[in-house]
Amino acid sequence: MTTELLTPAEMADLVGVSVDTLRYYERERLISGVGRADNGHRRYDADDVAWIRVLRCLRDTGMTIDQLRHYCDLGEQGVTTKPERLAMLRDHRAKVEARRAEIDRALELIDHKIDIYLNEAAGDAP
Amino acid sequence: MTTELLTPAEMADLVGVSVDTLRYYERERLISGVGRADNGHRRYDADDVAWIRVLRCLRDTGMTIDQLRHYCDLGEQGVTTKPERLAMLRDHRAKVEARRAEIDRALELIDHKIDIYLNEAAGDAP
DNA sequence: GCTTGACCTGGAGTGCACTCCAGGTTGTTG
DNA sequence: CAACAACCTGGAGTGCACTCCAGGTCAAGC
Repeated sequence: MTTELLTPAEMADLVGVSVDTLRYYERERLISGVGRADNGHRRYDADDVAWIRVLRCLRDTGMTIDQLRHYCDLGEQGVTTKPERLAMLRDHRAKVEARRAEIDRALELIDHKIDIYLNEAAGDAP
Repeated sequence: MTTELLTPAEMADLVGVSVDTLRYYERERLISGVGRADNGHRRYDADDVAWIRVLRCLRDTGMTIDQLRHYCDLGEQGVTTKPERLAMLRDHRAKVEARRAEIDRALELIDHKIDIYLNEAAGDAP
């Protein structure tokens, strides 16, 4: 079976980025080995979808293009780089968790600020 | 009492931004009414510290400079704009919470990816 | 009295991650 | 067969939030 190859537009739609961004990622070597139809147009397979989803997840949580490129380069270099890739993921995970803690603190401050507005409305001080 | 006025460098240090950023915020009207020493140098008071902390909290959680300026403009316009300011905070709060949810989902995916690395190491499939 | 460092102003420059454009090919549709 | 949409490439442009710079003032220390 031909397992559902996607056009650029379909992929863009599916993962929530623009077609331009998809091409940009490829230029930056964050995506490689994308297949082509007879007419030279890109065709993405299930593996591409899975990887681009991970890629977006990492990008969305602040991993830079440079870091992602490094991660990809390691992947290309084969199995011996697994420990380093794992380390990158763990390192990033720690950053994301720190970020979440920051967000939790921010939410508290925002709630506090909202409370002040509500209390002012009740007492109506100058 | 003179209640501890801070120099730009001290303020920058305290809230974790650069002196340049502090001036940039002032140019963008995100900070106003900053006092001056006799020599024309800025002197920040406790209110400034409190506001800049809130400002940083909002910026750190993705509120744009434009939005912050609007929020400040509303503040300058007086008490009648309180409902709108409150609405802005609530709106932002919702976005931050959505962001946290996104981060939680990302953490799950990253953990899943890490698990795959660990399991591959155990079984060592091609 | 001269250097040093923190500050001042207005304006220019930077880095990142896209995003858009020109100029061209292909393939379907009325 | 004309027009339209979706794709291709290489390269230029954009927006945001800073960040840096030139040229100058002022106070304290050596």
